[in-house]
Amino acid sequence: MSKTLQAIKGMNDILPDESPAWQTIEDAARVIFEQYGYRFMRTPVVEFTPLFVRGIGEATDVVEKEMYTFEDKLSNESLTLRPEGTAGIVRAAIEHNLTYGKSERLWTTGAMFRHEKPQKGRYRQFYQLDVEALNFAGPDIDAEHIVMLGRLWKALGIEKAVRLKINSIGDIGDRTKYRETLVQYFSRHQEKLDEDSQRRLTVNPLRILDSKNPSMQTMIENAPRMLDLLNEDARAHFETLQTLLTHAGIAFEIDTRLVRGLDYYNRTVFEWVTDQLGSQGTVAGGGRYDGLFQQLGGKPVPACGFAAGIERLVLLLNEVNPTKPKAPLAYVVSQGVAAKVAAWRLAETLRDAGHTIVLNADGGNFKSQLKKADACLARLALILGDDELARQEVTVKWLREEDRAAHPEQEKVDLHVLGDWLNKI
RNA sequence: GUGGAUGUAGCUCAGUUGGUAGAGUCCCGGAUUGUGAUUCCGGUUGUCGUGGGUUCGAGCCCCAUCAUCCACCCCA
Repeated sequence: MSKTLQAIKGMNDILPDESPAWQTIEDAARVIFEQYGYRFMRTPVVEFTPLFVRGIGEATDVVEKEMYTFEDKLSNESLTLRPEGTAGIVRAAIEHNLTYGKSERLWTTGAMFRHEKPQKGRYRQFYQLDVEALNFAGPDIDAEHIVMLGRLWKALGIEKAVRLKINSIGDIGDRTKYRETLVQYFSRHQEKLDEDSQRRLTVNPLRILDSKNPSMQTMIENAPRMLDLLNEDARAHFETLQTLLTHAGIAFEIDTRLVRGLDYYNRTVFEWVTDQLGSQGTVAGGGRYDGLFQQLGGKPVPACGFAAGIERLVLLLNEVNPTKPKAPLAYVVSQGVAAKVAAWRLAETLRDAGHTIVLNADGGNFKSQLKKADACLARLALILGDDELARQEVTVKWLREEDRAAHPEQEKVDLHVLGDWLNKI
């Protein structure tokens, strides 16, 4: 295969057979997010590079080695394909004063880009559902996000396949102190650290906590816990969150090792995870980012949000509760010159009435037209030949096995009442 | 970025110690000139991922390369 005829590594075509699952997820998300009063917005796919560097954090893997950064040839400015959605939303909120004297519930969806090595559930162009609540300080909004996701899982029928992990990583100052405490602790056990963790010790010591290396587990178990070092406000925030979740009937586990890879998080962090997708188990993740507005040059605005990976949800949905393929109500078969013209008019009339109708195109004999009717999964074949036309009627044939028990014979229906007839079935 | 596995028809896959490619499915035609799916008969599938090498001869052996998948890592 010629390279110009190949999609770029890690960037996938979503083919029509896969679309029903995507639409199931996107439709359910839209209904639910709007039900909670979240308003849709879009931001550009490309932003100035410093937005992400300052927002996500210079020392994060995303910024250090995963961004699609390039120089605009005309302006010589450094631009980056967005690796996540929050920075763009916050930039737009600051730029357009969205939170001036008020709060905003927002959501968006679209493609994100990270130059990672692709594998199951991890791609270089991937899609996220992104929810952000701006200018909210209390734990009730954190809980709202988690509960809203719980509702989405139920709507998709995957609620039994996911579980919730929460943690509080404290306020920015506390986290800096905790970081130092951790570095001291791990430095004392340096000989037990694997190569990755040696590196993390200087770059991002919090990440050592969620290392999967079995030989480090006991050392990690005994490490000081951020939860024990929370200030009074942060502790109260976290406790209220737990109370709200309990009242909402949402089961959770506190995972003191849960940290997030993006620097802007503080206090609440959470992940919905599954063990059915191999090593890419996080299906949605988010938390509070009270410092991000200031970090990006705006006034301080408390906020929180989350992102859910659509590809991972598609994988999970296909495994747990597959979406049925979309099928038209009827396929119109015609034979004869006059009947073909009449069939065209018939199809348009039925579409006027709101029905999904596929009209045979490119001719073909009777047999092949019915084959196509079957192949497109239509419930009915509407047969219009010169015989039917002369009598101003249509032959209706039920195609699906589950219908044929009730309708073994084909029926003749008057051409002019067919729309009503279809409404009644 | 590191490690492992796999690339043969549109799809799922066979292919013997090396002798110039096959099945099922799909598609097309017929049995049934106006009845799909089921049955029977017939037909088309191809840069064996790509480029080199060894050999009289390579789908098979060797080298390189690309792609996909899986794990590490990272994250949604």
